[in-house]
Amino acid sequence: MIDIQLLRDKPIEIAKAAKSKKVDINIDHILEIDRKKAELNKNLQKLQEERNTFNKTIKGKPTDEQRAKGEKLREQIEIAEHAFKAVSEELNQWLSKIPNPPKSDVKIGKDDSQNEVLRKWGEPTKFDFKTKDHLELGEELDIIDVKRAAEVSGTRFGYLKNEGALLEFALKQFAFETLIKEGFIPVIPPVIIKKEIMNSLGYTQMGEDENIYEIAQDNLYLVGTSEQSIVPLHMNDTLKFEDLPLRYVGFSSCFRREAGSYGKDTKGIFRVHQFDKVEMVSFVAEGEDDKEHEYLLSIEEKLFQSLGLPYQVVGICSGDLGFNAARKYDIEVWFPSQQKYREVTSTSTVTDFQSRSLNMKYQIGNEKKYLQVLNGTAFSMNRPILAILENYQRKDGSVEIPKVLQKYIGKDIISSK
RNA sequence: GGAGAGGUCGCAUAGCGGUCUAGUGCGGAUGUCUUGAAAACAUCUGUGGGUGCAAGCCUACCGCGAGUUCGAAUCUCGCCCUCUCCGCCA
Repeated sequence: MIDIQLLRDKPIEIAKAAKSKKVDINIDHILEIDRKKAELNKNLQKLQEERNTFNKTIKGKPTDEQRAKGEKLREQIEIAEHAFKAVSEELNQWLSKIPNPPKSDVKIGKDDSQNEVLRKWGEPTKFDFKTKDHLELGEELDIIDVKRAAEVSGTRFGYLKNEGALLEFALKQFAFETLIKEGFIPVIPPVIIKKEIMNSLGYTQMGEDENIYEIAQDNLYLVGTSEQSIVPLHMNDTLKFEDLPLRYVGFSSCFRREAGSYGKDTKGIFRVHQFDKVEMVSFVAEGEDDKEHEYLLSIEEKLFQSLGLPYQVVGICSGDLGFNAARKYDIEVWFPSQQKYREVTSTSTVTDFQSRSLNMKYQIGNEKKYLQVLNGTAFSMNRPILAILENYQRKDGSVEIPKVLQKYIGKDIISSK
């Protein structure tokens, strides 16, 4: 949720920021509603004061006259209350449609074609033989099965088997060990959350709710990404300034309907409805989130460097930013079969946008302020596994396991059974 | 799934239609006393909104939302959550 005070102070800037995210808002209309709300509030309070004062004059049984006056006051208050509530609700509806403004260093752009490559690491892997894509490799090595998954669950599902399953656990373990050393608190969060929480997080605006699986019977949602249940771990909390930054590393399954992505990445298990994720979430003090954002990005880079996978870092432009993000960096890893860099991680600062609706604060001295919240992917499964298969494949169809993962799997080569 | 109990100002508790402007204890802050500390004593100690230069004043909030009433923490209904017992189950 946007800060209403910010909207009052800098209406033009906020409108411009929203526009850069392709959201049109009628600021004048919203400010008008805001003024109306204040007015109705004053009126309501005056009536309430009158009632309170009047009620104090009654001792014991009221006379008919007093009863009549009280009743009249009640009716007036009821009317004033309804008017006030209606306007408040209207205001909230408008406010909930205003996206988090991009940070000033975010490039203005209309869509992902205007994202910016900030740097590259490594060189695209070269082969002196005809390479295979992740699905061919996966099927030949008996570590990926999409055919049976399609029969059991439908399209965009997959089985990871044998070393495929072990690779996931290896990546998870490697990420956890790395991040725990950095002071992150390990956590396994719920994957089902209440609708109201999802709304507060700002994931249901801008049509993003099409991608959410709903459990209608119980009014619940399946999480689309791990931070959706990690961030609310501190809802309604006031943390101590001394305890910041507070960092978590979580592991959970994520679920996405992938509506609107028909025909995109249909081969194999690059884009699936269900996947596991190791995710980082940071809570930091005001003014610290820029530094923290770079820190999370540096960890992501370190992880992919350890795997020896060539990648590029991409700065996401305003038009491609999500509703709640103020800045976002992606890491894209080289996929030889596609001759392209493809997204494997994403880190965002959502500033205080979620803290306001989830009431997450920290206390410094006597002052309470909203927490700045950031998230970043460590490993979002399947994709790093697929990148390893493709980049580490050998002429005979076997796949070398990256050095840092070998100890978790107990071998250095995946070969056909 | 069935039966029951309960959610009160950081924590613990009182309150069961007007005296609640929510009491008390603990914790916390400040001050007095003291060389310093402890103890004792005194004062203060929730959140949002409005108004004011400020002290303050007003208003809402007793899990959330509706309702009854001149008047609701207190009564009624719905929802959420916690606990106990039974059943089922990893």
